[in-house]
Amino acid sequence: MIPALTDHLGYWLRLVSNHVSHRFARLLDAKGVTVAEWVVLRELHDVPSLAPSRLAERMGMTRGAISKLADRLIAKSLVDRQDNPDDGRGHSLALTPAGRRLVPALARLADANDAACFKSLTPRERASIEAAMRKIVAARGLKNIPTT
Amino acid sequence: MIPALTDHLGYWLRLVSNHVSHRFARLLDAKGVTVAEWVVLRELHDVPSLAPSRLAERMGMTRGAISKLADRLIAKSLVDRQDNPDDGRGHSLALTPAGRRLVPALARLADANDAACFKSLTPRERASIEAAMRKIVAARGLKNIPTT
DNA sequence: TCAATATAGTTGACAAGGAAACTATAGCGA
DNA sequence: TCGCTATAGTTTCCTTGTCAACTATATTGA
Repeated sequence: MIPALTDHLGYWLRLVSNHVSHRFARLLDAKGVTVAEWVVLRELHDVPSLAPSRLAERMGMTRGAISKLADRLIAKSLVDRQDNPDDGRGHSLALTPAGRRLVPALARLADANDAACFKSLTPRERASIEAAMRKIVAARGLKNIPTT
Repeated sequence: MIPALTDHLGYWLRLVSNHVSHRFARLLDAKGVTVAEWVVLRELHDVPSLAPSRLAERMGMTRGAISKLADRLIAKSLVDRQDNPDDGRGHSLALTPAGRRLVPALARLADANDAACFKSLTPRERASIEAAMRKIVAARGLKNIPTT
């Protein structure tokens, strides 16, 4: 007997995770930003600047993808790219003032999306799911995984 | 204060879900099949045939995507497309014998992937996560959600 | 009956990421 | 010191999805 798609926990995780991400993408769209762009803005918010390679590691994306993502954010004047004076190869990425100003509103959307998507779960359930996910992340040695 | 990315349950779900899907994709790659193609094969396995539109609904993809996905599966001789004799607009998709023969091996990969990814959880934990995901699916009226 | 509309499927333009090749610079070691 | 190798970033090509326009066929109702 062939197992059903729904027999796999991965199926349910993917179903819900994709829903949450798509819903968030629609919210962000009103601000003219994608999910990947939000993640970059959030990562850059707490640091003075970050090298594209470091960002790629943190986000689990290739350097090529980060290069293009940075291009798009620069085109939107949300991020600034500078040469690294200490290393002729390196760049550094940082928020522009406009990028920084945008972050709080995006964070509110992230909060709202999470709350709406998981409101049918009790706080206990939410906590135990987070704990389980963290356990998997630890057990499988995940750092960060591609968005796609 | 701006919430961290990790403050959202959606973040953890996405991290784990993407890892599980990517790992599965790598396993399937050895059989020359993508995750989306596996889903089509599995959907077609239990029915005599299915219209592309119905498949699009079940998989949460657009008709355009299904059209191209079917093209690829037909090129691999895993799926067959026929005109619907009752409706000049409609087609029907069905597994070829080769497609049907491939399914059990792919199903074993799906089982193995799920087992490996979630082995750090107890059966109780796995069951409660599935229940929580089903609750969200019900509460939010999800049918099926885009893969991407 | 037949025009208006709805549905099935395909196609083309575009988006966004991965892989690998490529350029430039750093840094190590004989 | 100089050549080898490693690292930083960019770019090109490929994949796979969406969206919207398009063709063809069905269906509906005045």
